[in-house]
This record gives sequence, C-alpha cells and structure tokens, in this order.
Amino acid sequence: MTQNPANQSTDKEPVEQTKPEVSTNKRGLERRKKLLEVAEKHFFSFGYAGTSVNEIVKEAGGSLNTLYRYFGNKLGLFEAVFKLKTDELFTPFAHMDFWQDDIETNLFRFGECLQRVTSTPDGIAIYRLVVTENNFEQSEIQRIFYQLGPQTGIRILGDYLQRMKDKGKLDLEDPYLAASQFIEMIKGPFLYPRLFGETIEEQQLHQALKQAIHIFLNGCLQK
Amino acid sequence: MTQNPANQSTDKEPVEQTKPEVSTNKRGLERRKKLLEVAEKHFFSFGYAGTSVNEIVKEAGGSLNTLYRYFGNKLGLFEAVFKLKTDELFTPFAHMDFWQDDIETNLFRFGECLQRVTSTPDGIAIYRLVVTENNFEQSEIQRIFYQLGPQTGIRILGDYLQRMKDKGKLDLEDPYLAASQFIEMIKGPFLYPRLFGETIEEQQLHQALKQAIHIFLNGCLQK
DNA sequence: AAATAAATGTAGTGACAATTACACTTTTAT
DNA sequence: ATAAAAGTGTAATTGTCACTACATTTATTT
Repeated sequence: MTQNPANQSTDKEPVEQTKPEVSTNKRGLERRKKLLEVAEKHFFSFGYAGTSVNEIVKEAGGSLNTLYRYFGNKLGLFEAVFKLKTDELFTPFAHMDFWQDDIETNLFRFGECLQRVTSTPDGIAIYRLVVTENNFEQSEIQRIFYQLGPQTGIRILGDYLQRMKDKGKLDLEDPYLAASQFIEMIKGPFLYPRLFGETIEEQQLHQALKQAIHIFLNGCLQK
Repeated sequence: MTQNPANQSTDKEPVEQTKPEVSTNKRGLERRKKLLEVAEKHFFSFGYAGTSVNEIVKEAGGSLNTLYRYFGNKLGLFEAVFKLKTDELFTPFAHMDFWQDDIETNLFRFGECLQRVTSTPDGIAIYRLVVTENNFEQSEIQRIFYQLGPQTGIRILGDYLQRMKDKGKLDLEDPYLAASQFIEMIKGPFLYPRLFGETIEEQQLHQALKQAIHIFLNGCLQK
C-alpha cells in the first residue's frame, strides 16, 4: 500500500527490534513530548499519509534515530499520538454524571456535552483521522476510537434510557438503539458539513438539540 | 503531499497538455471502458493512495500513454470513476416518488429506499472513498457526492415535511433539519460499524426504521 | 572522573510510483 | 492504398519517503 521498506522482518520470532523503548528521565521525556506535539500538529493537519517523519524531526529537533527508538516506526508514532488525544477527549465525558434531574433536562445536559466534545477542533481532527487514514486495512486505531467514543456514549445514554423504560416512564422497544438514534439526531446533521470544511454555528447546534429532544421525548414519553 | 512530479507546469498559460481527450469511436471507447472498470475495482479495494496507475494498466491492457491521454492524470481517472459511480448510485433515488400514501407509509418507503442505497456495496465503497481520500485538501469530489447524495435526500424529504407542516399535519419547527434528523436516525447508527468492517443484518435495518418512524411520527404528529 | 548509555546530525539506501519518452504497430479517414 | 491519427509496450526519469548506519557529542551513573 504505502511504502514500507523496513518490513523485511521474516516473521519467525516475536520481532524485538521494533519494541518501542521508554526513556526514563529528563531530556528523553522532553524530547518525547516535543516529538509527540509536533507529530500531532502534522497528523492533524495533513493526515497520516501526508506527514513526513523527516519533517517532524526537522521541526521538533532531535534525531530520527531517537524517534525510531521511542516509537518503533511511523505507525507507532501515530498510535501514540492518537491514543493520547483520544483519551484526552473522551475520558472526561465518560466520567460525567448527567442524570440528576428530570428526563428533559438530563437529555439536554447530555446532548450539550456530547455536542461540545464532537465540536472541538481536536474532536473533529481525531474523527477525520480515524475515518480518513488506515481505513483500508483493519487497525487498532479504529477499535480504540470506537470503544472510547461512540460506543461509550451509546452505553451511557442507553443505560439511562433502559432505567427509564424499566420505571415505566419511557415507551421504547430498544433503548440502546434509541440512544444511538438520539445521538445521531444531534450530531449526524453536522457530519458532512464538518468533513467538508464548513463551520457550524453554536445556534445551529442548539436548535438541533432542542428539536431532537422535542421529537424524541414527545415520541416515546409514556402517557 | 503525495508524489506528483509532473507539476512542473509553470502556471502561465491555461495549460493545454492536461486536457483529457475524448476518444470518439470503437476501440478507444472499449479501452476507456475497460480502464474505468479496472480502475474502479482498484480504487474501491485499495483507496486512492493505495492504487497504482501502473497496476491498472497492467491489468486492463492497453498502455499508460492511452490512460494519460484520456484522463490527464491519476486524479482525473479517479474523478471519472467517481462521478460515474455516484450518478449510478444516486440518480435513481433522486427520481423516485415516495409520496403517494399516508405519512407513515411514505416515511417507510423513503426510509427503506435510502437504507437500500446506502447499504449497497458500491454505496459503502463510495462513501469510504469520499471520506477517506482527498480529504485534507478540498476537492470537487466531495462537493459532487454531497450534492448528489446527502443533500438530495434532505431536500426530497424536507420538501415533503414542509408540505405536511403547511397542511397542519405535522408540528415541526424546521422541516429540513427534521428531515436530516430522521435520515440520521435510520442510517447513523450503522455508520461506524460499517466503516469498521461489520456487516449489518437486514433485520437491524428494519428495526431501526420501525423505531425511528415510531418516535418521529409520535413526536411531531399534530394532535 | 571514568565508564556507560542515550541523543544528535548527517548522509545514505532501497522501494515505490507517477509521469514522460520513444520507437513501433494498428486503425481510421481521404 | 496511403497518410494521419490513435494505440501499444517498454524503459527511463524523477521525486518522495520510510527507515538505517555511523561517527560524534552529551548526559547519567557508579
């Protein structure tokens, strides 16, 4: 696919030369951090195929040798950046408690938070990367993103809807599907525009959320 | 970004060497068709960056020279394939008449048709291509796809919802936003699974459609 | 402070792939 | 049938990159 002349590794043994080392102290840690920073900038701006490892090193200082010792290869560097940013983006969301008031308020709070996460420049950049790169060969990247992002959102909201259903407050056949559908109502309409470079106004997000809640609640509230 | 050694064209004159020629008769047309066929296969399987022009010619027969005369360059070939397949996929959908019965039946018919279009292997492949390739630089590809696909769907359903609103049958603030939200409810939940290689069962599609209609109609039907 | 380990900088290497050149053959139109 | 146009096959050109090698400098540890 892409050029990868280093894969002469005749797959016999577990291949230890690719083991990314971890620098323990001081200078090494700074270099590592700087490399990650610059790499992030490049990957976010130009995509995986579009960034050159040489460029990163040229900009970050340090040496190719160091980069390869730390991250093994280009994909290793990418994965490191990706995991870091994905955690940064989704972890706070996953630990938030949305369910303290009435259903409408709760949906509103959840929706606003989700919209905020997916609207952030980093959120958009990560999404583009996940969808855009390494996509014709199955990679771990996708799994990580999917589990930490979309799947977590569906689980959190789905659990809540399930409870409301059990209490007889909502009339829903499949609460987890419903969760996914609600989520799509509030972020789906902006997917293409975002991918295609348009910027979304705060007010549009708000309107989508308002209308989604109106339709959704009206649609499944037990009377 | 990608390698493109041919762009030595000092931009002075309108550059006529890149003008893709159109073969008028017989053998040329067949070659062209064969090239497009093989190119489609490769682009659909390996993505833009992942396919090699040389490979295409090797498999399709004919000569590099011919390919370049017809399509100008790799991107030209890609665009040709892309337009062809996008038209093929969306044009029938755009000319269908969904609105002959009651609202629920109409939504059902529309939804089923839309799900069919987006579930087809070509539909998925095209979507992947649009999202996956040529995405860090704005390209015409995206515009074509967006207009012919998503935007058309929203317009068709949105027009209908608007009419229903005007007749006082539906209670909706923004019918076009609502259209987009309905569409997302029935295809959004399958986006990631599809991108990540899962196959979707007929029955899942059906359930999503059923529940979406239930929530949506219940949610905005004028009582 | 000496020995050991890590980091640097520069300069390769090897592959791959888009595009062009060219000499030659086949088709098509006059 | 014959000249012009289009098509073919092969090989060369040119760039770009990931990745490696190595000789040298800097930091860390005992």
